[in-house]
Amino acid sequence: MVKIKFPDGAIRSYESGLTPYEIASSISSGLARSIISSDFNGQKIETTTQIFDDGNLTFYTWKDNEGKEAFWHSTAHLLAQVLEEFYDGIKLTIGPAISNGFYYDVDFGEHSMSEKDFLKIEKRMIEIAREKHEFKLRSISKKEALDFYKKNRNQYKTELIENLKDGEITFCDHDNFTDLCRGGHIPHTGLIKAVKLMSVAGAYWRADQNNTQLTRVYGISFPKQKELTEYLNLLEEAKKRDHRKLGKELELFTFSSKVGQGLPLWLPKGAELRERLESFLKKAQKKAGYKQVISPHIGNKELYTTSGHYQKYGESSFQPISTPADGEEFLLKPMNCPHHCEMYNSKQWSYKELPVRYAEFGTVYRYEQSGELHGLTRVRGFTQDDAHIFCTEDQLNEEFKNVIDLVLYVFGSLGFENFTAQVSLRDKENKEKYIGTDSSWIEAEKAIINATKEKGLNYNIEYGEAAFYGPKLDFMVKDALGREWQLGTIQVDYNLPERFDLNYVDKNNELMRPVMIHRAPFGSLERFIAILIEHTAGNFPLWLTTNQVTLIPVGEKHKKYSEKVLELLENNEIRATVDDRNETVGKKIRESELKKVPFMLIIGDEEIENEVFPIRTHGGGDLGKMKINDFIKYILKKSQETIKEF
RNA sequence: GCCGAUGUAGCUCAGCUGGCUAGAGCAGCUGAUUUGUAAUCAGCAGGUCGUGGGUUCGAGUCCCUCCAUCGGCUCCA
Repeated sequence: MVKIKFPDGAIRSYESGLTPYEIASSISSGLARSIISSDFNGQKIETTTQIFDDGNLTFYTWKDNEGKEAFWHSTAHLLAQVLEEFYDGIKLTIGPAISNGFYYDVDFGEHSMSEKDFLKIEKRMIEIAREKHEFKLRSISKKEALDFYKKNRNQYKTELIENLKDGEITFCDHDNFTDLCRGGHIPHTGLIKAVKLMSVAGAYWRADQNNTQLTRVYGISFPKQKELTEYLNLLEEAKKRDHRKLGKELELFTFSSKVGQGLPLWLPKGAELRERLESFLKKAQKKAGYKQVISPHIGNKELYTTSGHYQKYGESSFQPISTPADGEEFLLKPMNCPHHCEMYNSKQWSYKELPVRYAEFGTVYRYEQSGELHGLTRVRGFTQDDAHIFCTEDQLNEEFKNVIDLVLYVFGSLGFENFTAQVSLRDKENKEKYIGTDSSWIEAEKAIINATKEKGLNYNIEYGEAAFYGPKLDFMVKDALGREWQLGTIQVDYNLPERFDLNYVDKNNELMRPVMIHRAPFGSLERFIAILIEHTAGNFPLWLTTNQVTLIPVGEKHKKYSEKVLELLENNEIRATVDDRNETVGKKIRESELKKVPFMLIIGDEEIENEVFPIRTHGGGDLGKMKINDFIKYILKKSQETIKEF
């Protein structure tokens, strides 16, 4: 007999050698039907794995992420089976579940694969799924495993097996298909009722650009057809919030291939929105003791060789601009830090003056690879809400925490609640990618982690995500399609102060090295606004939106009065327009709705006579009738609700 | 940069297997209409079918090049 403990704390005894499925059956037939994966003592096991020891057992169903993972990973096996069936001699590599489905990386060799082939593959997958083949995991010796893949000269699987320990290698069989696999499958293929292949993409073996490029086939599957339909609808809805689409519709920004890829052109409405964000942050920064500075858009190459940026990024960057003078070269500014270092260096500092906080909305230019450009989220010219804090070692913790507060204030004011704090550290394996001494890195990483902990932020640690000069605390936010983007960032840097020979005089009249904090709460205005558009679907917070109120005179004779109302609103700093075009009221309302204006006032005989206005809100809501002064108060109050003082 | 897809009017799209002067709706312009909570009516104008080349009697349609965009990969100071 074995003792099994369940998540609810209950402990029951079972015959040794039962499977999770059998145990679930003994509890209820409903449970048995819905379990698709399980976990024993913290390890994923199949629902058909026999249990011989005491331990903790958890059942997973489709509702659990672990259940979905098993479901999607199992579907990847099914996909691989069909691909092998259709394309002779291909080499399978890996096929994991991801947050939205699964993929399989395949070396197609002679064959080529395109989205046109999806339908027949999907059909065949469902056909096989219906045959209800069991997924059976079995142990295999390293030698046998290697022999199996030597047959079809699969160097990828061979490489994977080489890195595994003999005795810990398992294969998974279903139908006539076998794959190297550590486990985590659903009981049988019959549970897979709906499959959709999403896209095909190139992906490098082991994520290394120097390796062969494999073909990655993405897909998703569901236990019900209806759920697939719902998922596809969800994707359609998400596309409506795409900032590229809304940016065009709301006339915020545009691109022109004549100007150049990745170089956004801010149209009046977008520029106005952006300026409003800038002044919002400037105001908060002023309170937090920052001083605005301004630096030029180009800098001598020497500036960037001093910082080390040129050595790191020079070749893959916009190339230096030559001048008529011999040997003189300038670079388009790819970052603001070196400029701010030189500003700091323009005088001698006392410890009494520190921290020094230089802030600048600095436009920078980076030659991103063409395939990486993406709307406003990845561009070649963008403006960072950059600042550099020069402080003493003792001030570092406090300063860092203050910056966290500022970032949280910015996010809070714009309704970004679902962000992830990511501590981005060095890649421990490849330390040569970074400048500076080990000890300075250890100090900097400690400083970030401590400050983040003290602020009570939940955070993930990601190795290899640090900047080459220092570790970072990054604030990650998802776009409409669930892709994660780095917005705010705070970085601790011991290296640039060294390279620029920055110093201050301390109490004992000794020259000391300041520590530098790089930080940008928005990250870049471009990316921040892009994500903001996707989160709000273009319905910006009232304090930020370009046009808060549309006044719609019913007829010619109401125009004059509407102008008077407009003046009243404008005198109270409310942004309003009169739509006095010769169009029907219905049409003006429609257009105002499409432009996502928060409030509409229709002004006709009745309103003029009674001096009260029925207020229509965006989306067709009705606030009831208000006197104009009450409406003004209402808007001002609403604006302030979303934007508190820092 | 790499893999796959897409590119027809300002926008959204039609144009079947290559065959008359490339169509529609919205937007624009002109005129009429002066309008009561999501599109008033009529007329007009607008496209070298992303670019360059090729195949063909004939190319928006087939092939190649380049450009741009989209989904990924790699990269992201």
